[in-house]
Amino acid sequence: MPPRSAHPRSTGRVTLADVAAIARVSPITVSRALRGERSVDPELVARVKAAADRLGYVPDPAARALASRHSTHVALLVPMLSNSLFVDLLEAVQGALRREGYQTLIGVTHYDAGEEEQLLREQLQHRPAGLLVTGLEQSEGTRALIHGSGLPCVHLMETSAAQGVYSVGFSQADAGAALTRHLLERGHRRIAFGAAQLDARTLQRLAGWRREMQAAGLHSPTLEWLNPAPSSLSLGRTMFEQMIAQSPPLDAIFFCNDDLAQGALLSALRLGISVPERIAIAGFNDLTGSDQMLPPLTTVRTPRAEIGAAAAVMLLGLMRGEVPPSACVDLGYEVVVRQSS
Amino acid sequence: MPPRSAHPRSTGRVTLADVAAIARVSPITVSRALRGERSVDPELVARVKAAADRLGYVPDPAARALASRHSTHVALLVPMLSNSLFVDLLEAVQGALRREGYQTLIGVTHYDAGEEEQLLREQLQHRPAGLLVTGLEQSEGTRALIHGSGLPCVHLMETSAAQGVYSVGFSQADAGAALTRHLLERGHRRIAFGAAQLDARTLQRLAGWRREMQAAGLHSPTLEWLNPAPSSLSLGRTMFEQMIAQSPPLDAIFFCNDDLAQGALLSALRLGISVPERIAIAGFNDLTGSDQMLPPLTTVRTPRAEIGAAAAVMLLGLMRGEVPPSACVDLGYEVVVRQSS
DNA sequence: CTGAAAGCGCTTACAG
DNA sequence: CTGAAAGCGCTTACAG
Repeated sequence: MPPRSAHPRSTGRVTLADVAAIARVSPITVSRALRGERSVDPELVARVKAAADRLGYVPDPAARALASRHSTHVALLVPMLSNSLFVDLLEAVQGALRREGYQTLIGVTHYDAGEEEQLLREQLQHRPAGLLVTGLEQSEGTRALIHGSGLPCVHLMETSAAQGVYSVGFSQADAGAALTRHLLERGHRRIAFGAAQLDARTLQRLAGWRREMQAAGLHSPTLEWLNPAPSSLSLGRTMFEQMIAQSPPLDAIFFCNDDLAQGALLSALRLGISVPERIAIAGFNDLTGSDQMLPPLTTVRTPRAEIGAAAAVMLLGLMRGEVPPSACVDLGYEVVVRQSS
Repeated sequence: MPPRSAHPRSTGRVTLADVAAIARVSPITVSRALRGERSVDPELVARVKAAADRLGYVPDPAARALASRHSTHVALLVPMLSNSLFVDLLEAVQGALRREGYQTLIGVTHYDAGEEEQLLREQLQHRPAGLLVTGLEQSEGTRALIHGSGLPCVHLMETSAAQGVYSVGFSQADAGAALTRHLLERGHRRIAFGAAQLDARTLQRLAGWRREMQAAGLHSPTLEWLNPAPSSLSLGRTMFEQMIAQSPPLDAIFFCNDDLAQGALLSALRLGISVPERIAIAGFNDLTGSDQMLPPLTTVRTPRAEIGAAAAVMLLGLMRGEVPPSACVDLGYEVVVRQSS
């Protein structure tokens, strides 16, 4: 079969015009029918869809983006994929968006506000139809870019009651407080907070821990072990080795992320320190392997897959111009008590 | 400042035409100058670049894609991000491509050939400028899509000597053989191979193990423990519990991936089975945490970040129409002997 | 080495 | 509810 068109620059692609010719309507009607604009005669819609199916027509994203000023891309900004939390988030987002014909543009910020801004700038050049951003704390520049773009934007992992801000997540502070209460109920008094990275969400968990410790009259600044280095198993080991030597001795450690807690657990095994008898250990996020540790790790299960999916659904609605039922969706968390506490 | 143009549909964006007006040349000359086409007077190039800088001009990817038939996207297909191996690969690819102005379109296939094909089909609609595909084994349909697209394509993680195939990786079979030799040299005889997922690369490692075991006259089908379920710590535990009960007893287990081996190590700890005295354990890929295990895990370090970066560089060259110095880049591997063997 | 014209494949904005 | 015209912002292909 020869190409449908003899134009020298024809790409061989099936175009709107081809569909229009078959359906015997104008190209613009095809465009409207296929995009589901109402105000097209249902009979024509059917004719157009049949023609499109027959020809295997697929809209050209570039042409669509150029004409409409919006691509079928959605920009997603996450801090770090080495934390599997964000892999789960990403997969859920990507799955939900893909079903609706959107491609996810992934930017990994490495917890760097400047890099986040630069990535967003680059992503905006592709004229995404919407934005998905981890957390609520952005640089001035990033905020200006988001606002200036006029694009719908949903924030992930935290919740915000602020006007005009869309968010899907849970209260990191409350989750931190809940785990702390669990440790207090177990009878632990000297409960340290071990944190790395020190990003916004970690600091909120810290605030939750502080709140409960102060309420119990047990807070002391010497119980706060804050390390700005990236979170990892080996950092957990290092921190544990320092913390276990503290005097008076600690009863328990609440690590801000499971990888630190896993490293601590392995270190305790190595040093012959019994957990939870000598010291209790708890983590956060319920990452892979935490249930396999020795002893299995007490932690907080966070619904990142659900957050990703719900945020994608909310964004999809916003991109269609709908008003979401709620601008702030709280998906909660769950304290998972295992043997390490 | 008012918008530069009174056109009702102007986007407010700085365009080629704006730069051309300032530089006092035609738009097509601006296009050529900025894309680095030679056959533009160096003096004009300088004038154009100065004008572009002054205006903060950024080319519109959609317009460029529509006119040129190629976007600034590169499609990347990986099996699974829950294996941190592919996160490392992805980050390296994305970093290298981003520096040259390309956006990475990530498709996660979940080790499913049908999903891989569907993802590629969707990605091709965005007219990527190049393709990066994990492994050499694709479905007929995927191969047809790759070939039919006419796009440059580089395969990752494995090496192929086939004509017209570009690949960056290492010999999975040789790496499997090397680790097996190490275990043999340690004096182990009954060395089992424990595998999950059973993807192409795992089976190549299996082949390497088999080769060495047969050469040593020690191979037996009963030493092959092959489980098609996804690789994970908990599966490693389950497999280990079965394998340790085998009789006559095993001397060593070579797991096809570190997560299985980590699960096995934790299981051994739980059961009070001493490693490597009672049984040696080795893994593959040197994933996060393997050096923190008890005992630290013997494994094979694989250069995935280097593979990602080198593949991106090769693809960048191919997209410029260059012929790469070598169509097949072997980046090797390294047996990392720790205490578990 | 440079440019005027045409075109990539859609959608917007305006009519009717 | 439907369409003819114009335009999105680039690059290709053809001249000179």
